[in-house]
Amino acid sequence: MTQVDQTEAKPRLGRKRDHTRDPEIMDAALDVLSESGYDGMTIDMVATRAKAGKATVYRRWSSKAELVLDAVACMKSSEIDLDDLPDTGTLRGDLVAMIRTPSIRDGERKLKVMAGIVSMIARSPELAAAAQEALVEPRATVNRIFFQRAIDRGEIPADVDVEKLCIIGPALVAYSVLMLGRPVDRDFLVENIDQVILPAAGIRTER
Amino acid sequence: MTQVDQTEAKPRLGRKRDHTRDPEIMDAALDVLSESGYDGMTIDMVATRAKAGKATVYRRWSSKAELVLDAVACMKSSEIDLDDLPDTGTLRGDLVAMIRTPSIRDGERKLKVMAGIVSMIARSPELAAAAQEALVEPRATVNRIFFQRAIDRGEIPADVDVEKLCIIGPALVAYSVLMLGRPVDRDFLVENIDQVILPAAGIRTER
DNA sequence: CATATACGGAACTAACGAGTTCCGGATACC
DNA sequence: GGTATCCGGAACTCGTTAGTTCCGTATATG
Repeated sequence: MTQVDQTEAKPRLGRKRDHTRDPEIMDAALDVLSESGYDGMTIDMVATRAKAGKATVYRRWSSKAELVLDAVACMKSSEIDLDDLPDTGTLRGDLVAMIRTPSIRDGERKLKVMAGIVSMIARSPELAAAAQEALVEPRATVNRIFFQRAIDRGEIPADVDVEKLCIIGPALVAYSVLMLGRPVDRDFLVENIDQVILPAAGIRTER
Repeated sequence: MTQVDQTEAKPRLGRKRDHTRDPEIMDAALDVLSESGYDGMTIDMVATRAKAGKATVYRRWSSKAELVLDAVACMKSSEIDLDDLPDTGTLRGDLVAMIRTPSIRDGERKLKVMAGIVSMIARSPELAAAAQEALVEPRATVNRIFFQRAIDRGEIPADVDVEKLCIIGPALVAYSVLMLGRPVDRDFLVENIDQVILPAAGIRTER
């Protein structure tokens, strides 16, 4: 037996019966995906990182593509609890508060995952849909709520193009990180709000 | 030791073309790259599309990575002729005119090439630099000129963040195409100018 | 025409990764 | 304790692709 001595290596966590390794494997897949991209990712990497065997992965997913699809789709699960949303009374306050809420902006890995699959998106409608729903839509949803509130309280004109406003923030962030390779810090995000988003929403900012 | 030019006539070609296939091969590489992404692209695809042999490709570039690097860098060559730049007298006029200038906005393939190499950018600083210079900088350069003109003629405040303004347009386009999978038409670009860029530049647009 | 050179294309090697199979051992449940 | 499962991991098959080598040919030059 080339294995570790089993009488001593036993205190390992109690093995669970069903297919409970799924979350760890998907999480490992997302890690590898964000670091190496879709094509650079191998099932061996994923299995190793999840301290699992390649066979275990294939017992659950029939192919690499399905694993990735499933893993991406599961990123959505970090749902937004509507009660967690800040409500500061002003649009700027809400937007600024949002960038301090980690559960909402946990974007670092999401962005890298996105980068790892962009080239696939044009070729796989299924993956595109999953990415759309898991990575793009949540951000837009939160923004939509803020802008609708601002409209309701008369803070911004009712005829603004909300969909476009929702896109500005994510677009600037994605472009900076993925295309320009610049890190995104809080100052950058606040600048985006004050210099771009609010003016586009019709709010004049003092300069 | 180091070769200085000796008989210039001797090392001359034996066939009609010395290495004149280079442009076709690089162009084919960009086509394949934009269609299949970096990992999906094979040297055989490139050679076939360029009606060349794989050996011909490797006679000129020592690896796939170098070919891609070179091809991306050469996209810059579609230089902007400063005399071609519209000068309409207003910032909006200039920006709108630009989206009608194909030589400047020939962005379709560039964007797809970008999509094909994003996942590599984080791992290859050289490729990142080449992409930056060939795909990102030209757009920003043109924008910078327009904004500087607008500042000079007092159309917009002198203390606007020009760098940020330059980024808005490309960011919105890239995000729409790559992340949302939406086609970009002229209306979308004009909307971006009127609803986002000009307000951010401090120009109040009638709504 | 003779020669040198670059080309297209095909055949080849070597490496790598997806997906499969098998087995010893650990676990839960009775 | 006995047993039916599930897991980790190693060893395997098989297709694909980067990169190489070789050869027949086209062409410019003299």
